[in-house]
Amino acid sequence: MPELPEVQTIVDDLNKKVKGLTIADIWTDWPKQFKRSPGGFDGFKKAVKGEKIMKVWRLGKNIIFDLSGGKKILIHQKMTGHLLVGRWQLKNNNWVASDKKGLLTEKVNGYIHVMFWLSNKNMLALSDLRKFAKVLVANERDFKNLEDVKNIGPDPLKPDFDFKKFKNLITKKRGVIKKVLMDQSIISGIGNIYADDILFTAKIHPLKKTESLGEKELKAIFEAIKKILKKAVKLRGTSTSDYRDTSGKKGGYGEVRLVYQREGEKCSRKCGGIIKRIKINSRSAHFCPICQKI
DNA sequence: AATTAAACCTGATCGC
DNA sequence: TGCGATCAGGTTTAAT
Repeated sequence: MPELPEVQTIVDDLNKKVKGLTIADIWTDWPKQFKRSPGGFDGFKKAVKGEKIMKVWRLGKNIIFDLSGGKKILIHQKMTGHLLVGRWQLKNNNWVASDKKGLLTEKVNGYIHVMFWLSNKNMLALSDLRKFAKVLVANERDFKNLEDVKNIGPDPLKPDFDFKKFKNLITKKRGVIKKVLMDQSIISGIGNIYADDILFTAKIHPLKKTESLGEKELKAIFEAIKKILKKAVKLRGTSTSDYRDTSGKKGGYGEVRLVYQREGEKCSRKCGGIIKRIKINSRSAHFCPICQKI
């Protein structure tokens, strides 16, 4: 599922592939995806048609398109959504990839519910099996006041995200460390996959309370966040589920992931531990019971 | 106010 | 083989 590294990969791709292009038209078979946009899908279409994509950037797990008229498109891919660039034809209300042998013919890339026609005849598609993704447009003033924008915490890969800042954020929020790490209003971009691998790297039990963390432990988590996220960006994300890059290609982090979805496997530190899975706030948490003591 | 559960969704998997 | 139940989980919304 798209977290910081996956969203960054998509954003980097889009700046190469669609920056400078104009949105010619838009299609959807799922207008509900636009319910956060003023006027729904019709309002969205009217607002962005004919606008040029000036720049694409990332805000937490959100993808932001800066448009020529000052408006901005915000896309959150949620769990199974991912943006693809290519060419398709509509047949019986289903999109068929023009390249019959390419990656875009794979099932996971075929759940297309939103399509943008671009000025160079390429297309931008949102494939989203479970239809959780969100698409909206906002003008400059409204954009700043969006909940998605207002409540987003600092980005852990920005150079100004230093240990002092991190310590401040974590210690002022009481609760279970894994939950706090995934709270987008505290730090943005970390989801379930990377939270598990970060805590394993830092040798911290996911249920540990933030108020019980010492300076050394906090430092270890801080370093692990930077290390794991940077590595995952380099490997273009994790594709254990539906995530793909804009070509439809899998990311490489899943192959080297440390604990996420490795229940029952031996701990990579060769400590003799077997990776355990528990539920924290009704989602899975994976950890090594030997390396990560409470 | 703060915490928790349900809702949004559907393909894959499991038990019978 | 097939059917129903369960699970996956980011975020919003409803309920406690």
